[in-house]
Amino acid sequence: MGLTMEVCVTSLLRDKGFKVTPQRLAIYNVLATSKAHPSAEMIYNLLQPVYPTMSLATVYKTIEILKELDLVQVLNVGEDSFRYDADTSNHPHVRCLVCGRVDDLHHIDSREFINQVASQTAYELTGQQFYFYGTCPSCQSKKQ
Amino acid sequence: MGLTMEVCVTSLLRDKGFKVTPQRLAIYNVLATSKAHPSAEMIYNLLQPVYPTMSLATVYKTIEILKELDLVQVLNVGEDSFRYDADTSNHPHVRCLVCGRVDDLHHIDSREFINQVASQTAYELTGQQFYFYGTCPSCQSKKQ
DNA sequence: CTTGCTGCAAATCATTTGCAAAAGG
DNA sequence: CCTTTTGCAAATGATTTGCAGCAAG
Repeated sequence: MGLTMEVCVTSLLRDKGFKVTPQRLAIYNVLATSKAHPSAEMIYNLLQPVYPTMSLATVYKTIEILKELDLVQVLNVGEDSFRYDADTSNHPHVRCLVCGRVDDLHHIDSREFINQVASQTAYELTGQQFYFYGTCPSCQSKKQ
Repeated sequence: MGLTMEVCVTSLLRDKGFKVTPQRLAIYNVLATSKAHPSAEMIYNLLQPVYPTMSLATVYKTIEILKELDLVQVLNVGEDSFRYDADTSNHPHVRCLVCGRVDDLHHIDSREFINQVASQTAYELTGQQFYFYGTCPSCQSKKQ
C-alpha cells in the first residue's frame, strides 16, 4: 500500500511541475498513514529521527503544495495551530476537550442537513466543515 | 435596548468581581451591536475614534473576560485570526470566500444531525461548530 | 485607600519569507 | 547544467505578558 500511494504522489507532483524529493514523500507519508490529524510541528517532530536536518519551513512549504494538489485538507479545530488530514473527503471531526486528540467521524450522512442550510441561505454554498467537541472514550474512563 | 444590555453586562461583571470600565462596556457594545463577527483588530479599529488611547491588549484582555462570563463565543472560520460573536446561541456560520464576510445562519434545526452523530460516536459530545463556505449574495451579483 | 485595570512595550508562538548552497530532472 | 528545493535565519502577524501609573469601588 505504501508503494501505490507514493507512486500516486510522485506522478501528481511531476504532472504539476513539482520536483519529487524524499522530504515531500516523507511528509505526505506521515499524513497518509496517521489518523491523528497532525499539525506542522507534529509532522516535523515525527520526522526528526529520520530526517534530522529537515526544517519546519520545509514542512510548511510542502503542505502548501499538497493542498494545491488536493492531497490534504486543513482543519481548524479551534486551537492555535492548524491540523492536516490526508483524507480529503468531507467528513466531520471531533476533538476531545480533555486530551486534545482529533478523530474522524465516518458514516455520517450530512446531505439532508446541508440541503436544509442551502435552502435557507442566500449564499451559494461550496463547502463546509463540521466540528464536534466532547470527551473521548479514553478520557471518559480515566475520569471515573 | 442599549441601556438594558449595558445594565446586564455591568452586573455580570460586578457579580464575578470584575470592575466595570468604559473600555469593557465599549468593547461589549461593539460586539453586541455588530453582525459582522469582528476580530480583535476590527474592534480595536472601530473604537479608535472614540477611545484613541485604548490598546489592542485591552481588547484581548476584555474578550477573555467576556468569554468567561459567556457573553461571547469564539469563531474559527479558517482565517489567521479569531472572530467573536456576542450571540452565544449555538448557530452555524457561513463565510464568503470572495469578500471574507461572516454571517449567521439562523432558523436551522440541527438537532437531528447532532443526534445522528452522537449515536455513532463513542465520544461524549458537549458542543459543536458548523461552518459553511461559499459566495455571499453581494459577491454573486458583482461576479455577473 | 486598595485592588484590579489600562496602556505601553517586550515576549511568544505559529507561520512565512529571503537567500545561498544542494539536489532533481 | 538549469531550475527548483532545502535549511537556515530573519521577518511577520496574531495574541500574550509584565509592569508602572491610573481608575473603580
